[in-house]
Amino acid sequence: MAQRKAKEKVTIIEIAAAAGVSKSTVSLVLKGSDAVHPETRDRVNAAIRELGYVYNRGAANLRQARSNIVGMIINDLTNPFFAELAVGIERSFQSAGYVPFIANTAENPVRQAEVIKLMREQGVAGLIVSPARGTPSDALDGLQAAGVPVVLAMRRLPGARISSVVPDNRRGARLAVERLVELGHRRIAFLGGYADSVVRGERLEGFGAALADAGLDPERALNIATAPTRDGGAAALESALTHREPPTAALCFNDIVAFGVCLALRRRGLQPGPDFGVIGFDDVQEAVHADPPLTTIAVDSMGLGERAAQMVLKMIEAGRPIVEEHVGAVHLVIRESCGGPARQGMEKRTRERRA
Amino acid sequence: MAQRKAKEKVTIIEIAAAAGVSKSTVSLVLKGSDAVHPETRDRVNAAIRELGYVYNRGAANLRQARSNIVGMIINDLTNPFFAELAVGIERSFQSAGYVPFIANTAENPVRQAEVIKLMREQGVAGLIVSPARGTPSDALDGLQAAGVPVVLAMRRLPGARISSVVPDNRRGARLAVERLVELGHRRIAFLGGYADSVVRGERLEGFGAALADAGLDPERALNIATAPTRDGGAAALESALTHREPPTAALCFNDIVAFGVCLALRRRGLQPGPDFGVIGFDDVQEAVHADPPLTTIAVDSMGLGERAAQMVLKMIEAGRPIVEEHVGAVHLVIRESCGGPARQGMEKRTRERRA
DNA sequence: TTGAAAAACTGGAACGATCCAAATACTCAT
DNA sequence: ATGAGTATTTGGATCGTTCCAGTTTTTCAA
Repeated sequence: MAQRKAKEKVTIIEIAAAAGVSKSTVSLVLKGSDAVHPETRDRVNAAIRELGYVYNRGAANLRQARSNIVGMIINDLTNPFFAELAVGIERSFQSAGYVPFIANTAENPVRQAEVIKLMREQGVAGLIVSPARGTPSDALDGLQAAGVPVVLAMRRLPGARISSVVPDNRRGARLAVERLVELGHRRIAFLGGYADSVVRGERLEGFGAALADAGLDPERALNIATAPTRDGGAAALESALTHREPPTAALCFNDIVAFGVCLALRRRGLQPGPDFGVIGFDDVQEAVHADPPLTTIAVDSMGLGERAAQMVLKMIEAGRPIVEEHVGAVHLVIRESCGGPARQGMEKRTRERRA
Repeated sequence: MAQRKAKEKVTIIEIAAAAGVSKSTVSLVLKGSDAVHPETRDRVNAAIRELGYVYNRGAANLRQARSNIVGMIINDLTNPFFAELAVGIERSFQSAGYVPFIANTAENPVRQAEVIKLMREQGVAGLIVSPARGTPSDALDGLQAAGVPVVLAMRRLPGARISSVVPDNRRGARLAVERLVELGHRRIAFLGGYADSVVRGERLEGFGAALADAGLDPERALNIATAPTRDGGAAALESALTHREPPTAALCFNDIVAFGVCLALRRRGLQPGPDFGVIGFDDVQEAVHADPPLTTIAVDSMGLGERAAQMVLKMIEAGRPIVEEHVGAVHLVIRESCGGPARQGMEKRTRERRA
């Protein structure tokens, strides 16, 4: 392996010289054309190995308009829920021969704008965005107008005509409420999450509709917005219990909030489940290991990620924007945090990955 | 905003024409040179905005040997511990004007090799790798030889002459053992983690040394390797307790294993802390919210990430490889899982992010 | 053997920026 | 007004690949 120590890069011209062919032939070999004689191909490949040649994708992209890199912009990689989304996306792109690059915005729209600009400058063939909170609805118009396929994942952007892949938030909330009602709860609260969040809006809608269908008055149901954190959850519960007609159960904005609610309950000597029904949303990995294991709405973030990638791929293939909305199925995973017997069969769905 | 609907891209030549200057001048403006007259600059910028010009970094990189993209290759983004590392790295690079791209290998060395190749083809200016389990020690030699700055994060590669940023695994294990001994434990086990893992080897070394210093025989201490998962932890504990001289406390390979150990303890009616001392390693976000809150060794993964980025930056700047090893400080965070009073002051260090 | 078709190869001209040396336009003291 | 000195601007050449329109070589039926 005659590796050069220095940094002067080897180009196809040198490969061509070494193999005694023209650079055009080397190029042909590189892209696996069958118009080149097998023997020549071998000779070229040998030279490539010999000289430690590294393909320069930048130069290639310059000539051919298309590129094989796609971007994914994630609002919070630190949150396992979104990390899973990213992994699902990555997997699909990879098997399609694209190189996915991930960037994190940390929920910062300014940072997000920078990252989008950067991705464009790199010439991405497509982009999946899980938008940061507070993203203006025209944040992606430039891309869209330039013909770059974009799809939103997890969070819709109200007012933007962009494809999206999101879980069925309304139906999820409905499933949760139905379960709670089935268990005999009449005073059900909706706890946690920022009031201006689109996702929260959707979940709240399903919540209200289900309540109404059960003959309960959505207007009278407690609805407390807080930060979507454990602390926020705990605060929401405290606040809920001081109400004149305190709830006996709650649908939480997400699992993290639900953990906070459980924590606060236990601090008051109440047992989540028997004493107060708690249902989360998302089914993060932690949910199954929590104490008590959390009953929640599973959304299959990895599957949604794969779906989003497929949509981008389709648009790249078609060469034109396609606006469509995919709403991912959700289902109720019954564990122990909302009382009632844990249904046996369902528990199969729990996951322990991280091998 | 006269945005074009079509995809024909605008180049500096067209900007030049629109602004009535040469392409060279546009280039100067683009890179913020002060050799151009302010008035001209404004005219050019106006044209740029007008025509919706997008800088083509690929073309630029072709001409100027250097690129502003750096790569980070992470073994498991789904694991919050590594996700934090990634975020720390990203932050440092960003503020230095580099564009960090993240790729996930899912602990798969084959996938890792592909990703490395891809990154090279993109012409990364530097690379941070948190290697997948089973990475051959020569996996990065090609890069290194080509003069691309590389630093390893979190996991060393035995036998490779590459800079690395890792936590002080030995000292962490020692701190844990010392605490356990201080609490009166004499039979202490080391539980979980794959036997062939480098990290485990280091932690085990510290464990053994501390034991010896305390006058205990490391040879007699139970050392059980399992998968670094909750299930693995639970299995390790079960196995440990069936031993003829069962331990009264354990240092776990990492927090996840520790969670499994706690789970198994409770299943047997034992209380982690009073009945059996459990110490974890890493201090993942979950640790503080676990039941009971986990005593563990904090490693500051985000800080290590920042440090790794700085090292790469330094090498880029210097234009030559620098091999150095940074061992990050660790400290013991005392909570409730190993008995004894929770020291008050320490608890300050707990974190709740995810705003 | 010959010539037409097929197979294998090749030499520029792009692609969109940067860099450099040199040209041109100003300024201002004389 | 003049020339030196400074401030701006500019036209190729260039980076490493792909594409195109051939050219050369091979194959093989007549």
